[in-house]
Amino acid sequence: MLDPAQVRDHLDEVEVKLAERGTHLPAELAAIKALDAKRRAIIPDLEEARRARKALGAKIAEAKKAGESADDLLPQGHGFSDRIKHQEAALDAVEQERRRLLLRLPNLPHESVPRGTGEKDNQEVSRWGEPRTFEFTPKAHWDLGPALGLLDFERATKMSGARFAVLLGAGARLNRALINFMLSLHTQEHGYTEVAPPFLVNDQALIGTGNLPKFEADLFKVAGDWNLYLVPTAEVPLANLHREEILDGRRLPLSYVAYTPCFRSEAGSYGKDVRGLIRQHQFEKVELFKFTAPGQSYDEHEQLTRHAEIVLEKLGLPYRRIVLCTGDMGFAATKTYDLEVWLPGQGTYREISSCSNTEAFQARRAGIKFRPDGTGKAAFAHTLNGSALAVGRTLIAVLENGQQKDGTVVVPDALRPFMDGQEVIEPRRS
RNA sequence: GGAGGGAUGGCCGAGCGGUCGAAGGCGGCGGUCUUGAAAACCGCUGUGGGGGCAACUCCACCCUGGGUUCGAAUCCCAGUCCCUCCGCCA
Repeated sequence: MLDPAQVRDHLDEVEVKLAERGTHLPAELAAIKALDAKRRAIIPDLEEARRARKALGAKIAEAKKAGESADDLLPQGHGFSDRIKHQEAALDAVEQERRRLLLRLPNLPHESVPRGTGEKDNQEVSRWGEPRTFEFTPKAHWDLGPALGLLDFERATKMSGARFAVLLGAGARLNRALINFMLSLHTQEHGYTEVAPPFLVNDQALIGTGNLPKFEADLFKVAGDWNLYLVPTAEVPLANLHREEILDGRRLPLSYVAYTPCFRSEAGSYGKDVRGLIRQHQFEKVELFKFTAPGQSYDEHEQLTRHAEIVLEKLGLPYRRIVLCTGDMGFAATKTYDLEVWLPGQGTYREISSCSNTEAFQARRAGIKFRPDGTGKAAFAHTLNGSALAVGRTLIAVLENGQQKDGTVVVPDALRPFMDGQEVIEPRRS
């Protein structure tokens, strides 16, 4: 959520920044400002009424204490409480509407973010690794995987439908190895605390991260009378780990890593990436998440992105880092780096990680504060998230980059301890 | 699924209609004492919002939401969560 005071006091600036990311809501912004003014007008009246009520109560109590009758002190009718109830209801309505509008406004881009209207305006920041030259035509994973018996799309369709896949044999093992490799790396070498969170979360958690109320169509909701959704990313449970808490500033940043499956409806992506494992309703991801003080969040964002890059480097997968332009960023982000891995079978770089700073956007929605020195006034923390990495996409990158002329796949060195020492993936026999 | 019990400040725990934002203890902070520390003693010590340069002041908050009342932490209703017992179950 945007800072309400910012909307009130710097409306023009907010409008410009929202426009930069393609959001034009002048009416909503004006409405928020008007509601804020209304709220500030109601409060003094309400407080005065409550003060008067309190004073009367004290008088009656005193009279009773003195053994006198308080009958003549009692107010006529209910005018008193009715007035307060009226004002309370009015205030409540104003605050609710104000919050409802605020929850639908995206975050504002950071000044270091390039302006632009879409993907074409994203900027490459850096590149690592040299795409391998093949002495044969490399296959895409949707051919390679099924040929090796690792990946089965047809059978997944029978039990679940389109955009699902089954991993088999060394494919399933590779998947598991990647998860363990990533978790071990981040916990042992990058200082993250491992978390195994719930895979179902309630609506409040999703409001906290910015997935609700605006993007309900992207989510899978649990059937029946449950206020629960399948997690679209581990970012949701991780961000809510410290919901409604005041953290000790001396212990910041807090760094967490979690593996979870992720579930997305992919509404609005019909016809896009229909082949292979790129865009599935269910995928797996190892997610990094940090709670930081405001002054440190951009440094930490760079570091967190580095931690994701190191996964690719250890696996020997060429990639590039992109900074998303204002028009291509997600709802909650002020700045986002995407990492794109080289996929030789498709001759292109594809997104494999997205690392964002949301500043206080999620913290404000989820009530996550901190005290700088452990004492004093609490302020909203900043939160960062990043995939490190998307497991399915890493799996296909390993397959496509490691494939050999005879159809087998070389397992990257770093992964072998997690693959029970297996060095080469050969066609599955059983 | 059935039957009970509970939710109060950082923690423990009293309060069960009238200045209660809330006793007491622990913890934390400051002081006295001490060469230093401990112990002992004294004082301070919740959060959010509004107003004032400030000393300060006002309002709200005792799980959440309704209700009763001049007045609710205390009474009533609904919900959430936790605990115990029985049943079922990976």
